Amino acid sequence: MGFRSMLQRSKVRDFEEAVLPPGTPQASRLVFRSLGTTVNVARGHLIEPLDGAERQIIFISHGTVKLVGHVGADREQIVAFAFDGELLVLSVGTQTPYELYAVTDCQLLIFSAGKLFRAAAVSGPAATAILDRALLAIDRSREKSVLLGRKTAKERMATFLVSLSDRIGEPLGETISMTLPMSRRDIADSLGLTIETVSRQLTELRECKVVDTCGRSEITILDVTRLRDIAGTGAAFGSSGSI
Amino acid sequence: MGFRSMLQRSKVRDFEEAVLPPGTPQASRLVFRSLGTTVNVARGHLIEPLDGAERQIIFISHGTVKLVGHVGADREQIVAFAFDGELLVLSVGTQTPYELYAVTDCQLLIFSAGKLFRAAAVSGPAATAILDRALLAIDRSREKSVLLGRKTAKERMATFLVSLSDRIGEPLGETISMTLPMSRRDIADSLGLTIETVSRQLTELRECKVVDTCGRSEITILDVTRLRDIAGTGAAFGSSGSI
DNA sequence: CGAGTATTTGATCCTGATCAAGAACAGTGG
DNA sequence: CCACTGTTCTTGATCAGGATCAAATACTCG
Repeated sequence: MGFRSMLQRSKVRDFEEAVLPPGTPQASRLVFRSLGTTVNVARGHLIEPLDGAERQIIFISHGTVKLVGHVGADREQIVAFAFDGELLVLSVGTQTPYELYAVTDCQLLIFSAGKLFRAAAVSGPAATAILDRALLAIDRSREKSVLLGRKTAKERMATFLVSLSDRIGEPLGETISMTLPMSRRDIADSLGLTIETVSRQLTELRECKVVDTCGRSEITILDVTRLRDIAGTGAAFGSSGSI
Repeated sequence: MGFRSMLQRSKVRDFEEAVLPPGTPQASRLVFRSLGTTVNVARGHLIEPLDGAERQIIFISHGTVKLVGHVGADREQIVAFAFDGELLVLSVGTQTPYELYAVTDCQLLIFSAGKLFRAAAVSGPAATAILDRALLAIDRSREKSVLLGRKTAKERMATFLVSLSDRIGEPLGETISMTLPMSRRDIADSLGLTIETVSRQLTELRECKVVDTCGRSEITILDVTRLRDIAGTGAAFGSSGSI
């Protein structure tokens, strides 16, 4: 089936290579290998936490996952996407219930957070590497709060595209191309908007030649500078315009 | 002045007591003591990162601080509050610029994140304790994303009060009282609303006898269950009503 | 008690949600 | 390779929650 062939077609990331610092001793590597559980999940499926009530750390060997928070029955908010080679923290028993879903077919490596930390603590640099990832997750989540709390629909869309291009884009000269792994609904659920608004914003960006799309999931950023300006990220004095 | 007397009036938390696990060896404790820089800041003032471009971990010995993210010149979003005894991660050089402000007069203990982790890595349990705090920060930040992305003004206000009561409330029988350390503007900037909307929501909650206020900053939660229901937190089937 | 700021309340406006078709796409089987 | 079908996406019309603008009121602190 398509699932297996896809996994073979493109690269599967290696946890040790992607996360552990180069000097990690062989003994620690073996410990990490023994702690992680490899899981394959087909797109659209829920990823169940391994055992009972414990925080887990999930390494994405291949594919894209989304972490979804729920408000009541029908409203949902995607709290994080994670792509190939990234780590994701999955807490259980939090105030709002969260669920992890496979956005594309994917291969994961699941750890108990406690065990992983105890193993990492043995080798200082490994602990620091994992902590650093955790702090990166905090930064990303805070960016998201700013986006959700204070940005307009247009700014959200632009911010999303800029951030995605940093994570999964393929530079092609002045432009950046990427294949969106997620649907419009996923984008909307991530940006706190509706699919209709996402669609409209994308249309407007296409009309002002900032991006170009081909089919549902191919997108090319034509004017990176302009898109960053719209995203309202960083530079208070945009590169296109004042001074 | 009022500053000093306030510090004396109520308790100042101890980093070792609040963060480090009980069994932490004396040698490690001494290392931590040598790493932290104590700083006093008067309310309203900006808290400057200590040295140059490095991530810092800040322990709040006493008082309340807010971490503010900016979009353009005039829009701001409070990404986190931190109260007595809590830890806060301050990243520098992120996409959006963040600033840390003292909401009340406060006393802080500032660490370089790198140095703190390296010290913590020596004693496994200490590393785990700090990592645990980092994961808690991720959980809080994700809750905030759900709130900002999908909750209504009323739900946000209720969620805010519930969360605050968990962190700084004083239970009095069936009710919970607290002194809000922050202004309406701060609440609005934290909830992604305007001060007017915050004020109106508070008025409505007062009118339906869910809370009671006295002056600007004294607030009592009269009906905790009801408030949690409104917050839309957890229980899909609220305790007041269906089954 | 008075001055200045913070908060509340009221009236109107606007962005993005909702409701409703219609068009484009992907996957299937002939 | 193409027609068929169900889904996803786009576009249009209307609606509503919260923002904005404007003023009155209540605190706090000297």
